[in-house]
Amino acid sequence: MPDTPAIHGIDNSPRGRLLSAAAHLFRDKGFDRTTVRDIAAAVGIQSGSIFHHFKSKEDILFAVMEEVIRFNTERLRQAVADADTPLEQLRNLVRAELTATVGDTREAMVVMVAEWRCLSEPKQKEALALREIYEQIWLDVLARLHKAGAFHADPFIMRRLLTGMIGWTPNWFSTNRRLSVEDLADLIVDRVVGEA
Amino acid sequence: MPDTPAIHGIDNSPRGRLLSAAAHLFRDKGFDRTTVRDIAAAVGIQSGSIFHHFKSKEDILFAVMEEVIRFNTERLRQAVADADTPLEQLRNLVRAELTATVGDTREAMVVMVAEWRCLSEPKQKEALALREIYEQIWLDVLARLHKAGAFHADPFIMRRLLTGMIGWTPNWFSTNRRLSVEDLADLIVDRVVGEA
DNA sequence: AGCTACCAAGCAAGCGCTTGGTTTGTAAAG
DNA sequence: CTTTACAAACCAAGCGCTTGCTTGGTAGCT
Repeated sequence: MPDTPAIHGIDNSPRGRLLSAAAHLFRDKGFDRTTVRDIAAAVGIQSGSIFHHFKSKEDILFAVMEEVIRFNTERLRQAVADADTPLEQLRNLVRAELTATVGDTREAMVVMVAEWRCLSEPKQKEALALREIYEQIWLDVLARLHKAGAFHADPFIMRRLLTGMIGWTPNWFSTNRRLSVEDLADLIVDRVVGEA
Repeated sequence: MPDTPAIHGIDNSPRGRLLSAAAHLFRDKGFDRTTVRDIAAAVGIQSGSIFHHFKSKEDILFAVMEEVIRFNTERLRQAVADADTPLEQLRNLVRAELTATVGDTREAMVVMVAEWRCLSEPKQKEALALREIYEQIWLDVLARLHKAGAFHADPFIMRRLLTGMIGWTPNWFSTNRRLSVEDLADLIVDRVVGEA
């Protein structure tokens, strides 16, 4: 019964422990290369017992995504609420998404972008609806900045570039190094509002 | 015998046609969800016949990656050679990688980043050696720009941010739209050297 | 009594890959 | 111009294994 570190926003009920373990494995080996036997072993039960908590392997993946997106949407909301100016709101958003991506929900965030196509189409649509709420928070802040003249480019495209920059960080950024999340956030904000 | 559009840099020998079809399928469904029977059907042969050309399914994936990285490394070399100033070299690099990523080698490029972990560790190391040559071209140009004072941030980190921005484009950029590859390249270059 | 959480066993389907043999294209030998 | 030789390209069949998931039953808590 080896246990995996929990993911922020997921409780430690039997179901929650399964989700954390699954997120960890999905991130390490990918959804397809992770067997239900792997997940079961990670929490110390038999493989068949998993289907008492989830009706399919795909449902586990979906649950991981749903939990992480709900949790981080709330985090974005707080980030915006905690700032006064649009520029500070952007800085807080970048920090929040960075924290989600390389910090406390790292595994689940990576899984969400990497294993998206492993969901059936109906589930993809469900997840997409949640993502759109998340994205709208970004777009609102960027539109406000754009209107204020902080940058010239299309806010939609700017968000795409930001998604790319932040989404790639798990592949290179390391906590316990000289570059902090805050410094990196400032660096990324500068890519949006000028100052090379 | 449905045939898939060829990928730039891959000939149309039996082996080459197999590679193009595989890249297409890997990109659509992922490596694990693509069966050798799928690949065989795409070029109109029996599944067992594949192993006359490749000794394993993994070898097909590796061959796709090797071909695309070799082809695009040469493209980067040309991009640098075709420009006079470091700034124009950077612009050409961004254009080249964008063309590779959303243009003529799109499928194979997406596969390379998405299915990396499907390679065994020895094959990963082999591929990594090729990638490092590719990356060095970028780092040289960025270091030159940095020395010239075109931007303040660490060139290594700047490359990571660029990798993210460009690597994410397949998820949203569409040819035959108002935004051209050249315009997007300029926009990305501005993220490096200032001018918001 | 009834619920949640689990086990032990195994089934049907799909997978990568092997095997032994047949076709097809090419080119030197008669 | 035909014959022989040979390799590359492919087929038909199927083996052995792993996979997601099912089934029927049990333990323990309330």
